[in-house]
Formats: sequence, structure tokens, C-alpha cells
Amino acid sequence: MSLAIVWLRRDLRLADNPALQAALEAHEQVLPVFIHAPDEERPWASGGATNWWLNHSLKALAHSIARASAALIIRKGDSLAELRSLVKSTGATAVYWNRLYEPAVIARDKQIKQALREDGLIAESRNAALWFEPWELQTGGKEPYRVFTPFWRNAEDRLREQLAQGRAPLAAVHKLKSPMKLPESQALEDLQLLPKIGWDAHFYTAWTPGESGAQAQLGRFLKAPVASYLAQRDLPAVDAVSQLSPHLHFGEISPLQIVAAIEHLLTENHAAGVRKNAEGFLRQIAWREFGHHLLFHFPQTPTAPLNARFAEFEWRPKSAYASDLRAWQRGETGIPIVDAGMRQLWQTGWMHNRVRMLVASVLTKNLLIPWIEGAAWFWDTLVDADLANNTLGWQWVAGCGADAAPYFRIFNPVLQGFKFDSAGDYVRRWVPELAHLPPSTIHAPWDAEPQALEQAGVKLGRDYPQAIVDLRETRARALEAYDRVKK
DNA sequence: TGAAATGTTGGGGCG
DNA sequence: ACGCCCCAACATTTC
Repeated sequence: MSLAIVWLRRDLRLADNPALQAALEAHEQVLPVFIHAPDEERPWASGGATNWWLNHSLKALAHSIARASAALIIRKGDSLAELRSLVKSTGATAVYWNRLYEPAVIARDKQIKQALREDGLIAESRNAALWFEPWELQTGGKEPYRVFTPFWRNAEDRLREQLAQGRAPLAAVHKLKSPMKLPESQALEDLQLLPKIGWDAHFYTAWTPGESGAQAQLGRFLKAPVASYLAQRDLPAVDAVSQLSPHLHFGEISPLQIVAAIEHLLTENHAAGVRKNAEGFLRQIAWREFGHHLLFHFPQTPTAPLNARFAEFEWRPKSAYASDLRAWQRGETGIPIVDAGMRQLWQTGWMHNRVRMLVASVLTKNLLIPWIEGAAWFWDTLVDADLANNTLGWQWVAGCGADAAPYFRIFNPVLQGFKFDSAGDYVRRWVPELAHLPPSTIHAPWDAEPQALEQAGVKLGRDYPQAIVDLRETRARALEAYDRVKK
């Protein structure tokens, strides 16, 4: 009986899992294994919120593996040492896994693959996380893409071609044959993934980690919101986006499954505009793909600007910005939609994308705080924290990355508030102290008549902070600072 | 996947 | 009837 180890990492699903499929095709028995090895991912070991997610995703995965008559083996420590110990105790002859794209992880996996092969084992990796491997797409000049639109044009064409030729997600696995005598496994609790302070209370009502939670979320999105995606995806008060990001990060669902589900929907629903809206949604999934492309080809970008000129940028010194950073993190900047976003993040581990752009613009441009600080905060607090997406997003806003917002594009959170949260519902939900302000002043309470503020039970500086910056002055200051980089 | 300043146009009030 | 001015509405440019 030949036995293969399936080394699960961030591909926590039984459907459309190429490594699992490869193991099943070539071996009689498979042993699914998860190894917790945060030291090997430094400096980007998963943060507090993603650890919470990982805990619950592993729990869900262990259940579905149990339903398939097998068991998930959990280990912690050195990945190679644990794999070797498992090989030794089970007599496994092969190890399969799906690829990841963070620089530290790529280096580790390469080393492990070589070491296992030198041990005389089969060691193979597959693509489970992307439509295309980062090295499969290149510009006409054989360079990696740095601009999204041509990247997407190419990717979309090739994706359509491949779908037409029958590329489709792999079927779900319902039955696994594991060895009779199972190797030792840690209990999930031994990984100590849950936060010690009770900061995750709201996470439980907001999310259902795991493969079936991911499918439910996709189903909910396809049932209605996708049809009006383009018109509503920028409205943070409306439940109009897929919220699949944490599920995608942990590989509970694959981009291929998503595009297949969309294609299926379009064969059934011919309503005008649905196709356009669905394509708009796929375009957003493609931003994730683009982020991975960039991270792979420019592995220094999690800590260094892609545009080298920005290495010189004069951010404020830490001693000057420390208290502003704290106010931003806590959602106490006195700018309503910014505070709403930061509090949504803290309470649910997630923030609407439109609002992410706003809070990031305020941090980097109005406050002149290095984008790295924002990225670090997001890394620890987002349940969907993902190195590729986080790096792309922050460098995009800061203006120093690929296809970046031009340096002069500075969001005005008040105007954005009126435009995308015109009734003020989003602010009202997350900043309840402003709940009684009318839509006309809720995004700029400092402009409200004193009497109107009093009527709404708000005294600035007492019930809600005075804004920590003047948006007009700091906009001008940012333009000057960015102008110096340009020269 | 901006915002603000500046320029242009055209309707209406008014002498 | 006409010219003048104001100013909203829209367009263009600049940052």
C-alpha cells in the first residue's frame, strides 16, 4: 500500500484541491497534515485576526476530513523535521502540497522539496490559489506586468480560452483512505491561535470560516448582490460585496471555483446587465491575482517601495506621528468615515474596500505616516490579511507601487462620505455617538451649527474627538512632500 | 479606484 | 430690445 502525505497550508478545502487530487490518483492512502510553523514565515507570520480565522478553519477542515473517514494530523515546529518524522512513522513515499507565493515561504518550500527528494521521496507542488502562475503571464516585452489593465486583458483572454477548452474545478473529495495506525497529532488548542484578550467576540457573528462557510458566502453573493455589483460595490453601508477575501486567503475556495460558479450563473440568468456586473466582480478577483503576480516578481515590496524614488520620501518621524497613529488605529481621528472604518476593522476583522482606500489615504497623505505602519496594523487586525493584497493596496494608495494612484490623487474623506455614504448609515452604525446627526453634517460635524450639534447630543471634544488634522492644510502639505519626490 | 481651481456657457433678472 | 451681470452647471486644467 503506498501512502502520500498531503501537506495542507492555505488550501484548506477538499474540493478543487490539486495536491490532494494528485495524491489520490497516485497512491492508495493519503494522510492530510497541517504543520504550524510561524517562525518560517517571518517577518510575515500571520497576525492576530488571521490566527483566529486559521483556528476555526482548521476546526472545520478537521470535521470534513473526519466525515470523509480520515483524520487531519496537526503538528507544530519545523516543517521539514515534522514531515520527515511523519514519513518515518508512516512509511509514506510521497509528499504533495499547493504553492504559496510569499518570498520567505517560497524559499522554505524550495528547500523542503529538495531535501525530501534527496531522501528518495516524491515531492510535488501544484497551483491551487491562482488562475495563472505568476510566471505564466508576461508583457509583450517579456517583462512582468506593472499595470493592472493590460495584465487583466491578457489574463481574461487566456482564462476564457481555457474555460472553453474545459478547464474546470476538481470535484470535491468525499472519501479518504488513511492508514490504520495514525501518527501522533497535536490538539488544535495546542497551537494557541486564539487571542488572549476577548477582542474577537464580534468575529463569531460576522464570519463562518471553513469550506462550507465559503460556499455559503459565495451562494449568498450570487443569489442577488452580484447583479447590482457595479452600482453598489462602493457603498459601504450596503451588503453588496462578496466578502470572500478571508476564505480566499486560506484557500477555502479557489478563484477557479468562483469563475466557474459565475459562468454557471450566466448560463441560467440572461437578465440584461448581469454579465457586465459579474465581469466587474471578476475584475476585482483579478486584483488579487495581480497582487500575487507582483509579490512574486518584486519580492522586496512588502517592505520597500516598488518605485525606488519613494525610498527618499520624507514621512514624518515616528516621534511626531506616534499619537496620530494611535488615534487612527483606535478610530478616534475625529473624521467620521475614517473612524467608522477603523472601528469596523477592529470589531469585525474586516473593512469595506472603499473605506480601506480612504483610511489609507488619510494615513499616508493627510497624516504623512509611512504606509508600512498602516500595512502592519492591517496585517494584525484583518481576517483577510494577505501579504500580496496588503502590499499592493498600500503601495497603490501611497502612490509608490505598481499602477499606483498618482501622487496628487488625495481622497477627501468628507466628499467621499457624502458620495458613497450619502445617508450616513455607515457612520451611524460604527460611530454611534454621531447617530443623531443628519446626513448633511454627519461626515463633517465641525461644519454643523452649534445648535444642531447640541440637538444631536454631540459636543466635539467631549462626545466625539475634534478632527486631529485640517484636511485642507494637510492636503497641501502632502502635495508639497510628494512634489519633492517627483523632482 | 480624486479634488480643487479655473474656464466656459447659457438662462434669467434687471436697468 | 438689448447689454450687463450673476451664477449655476458643466468642462477643462492643474495639483
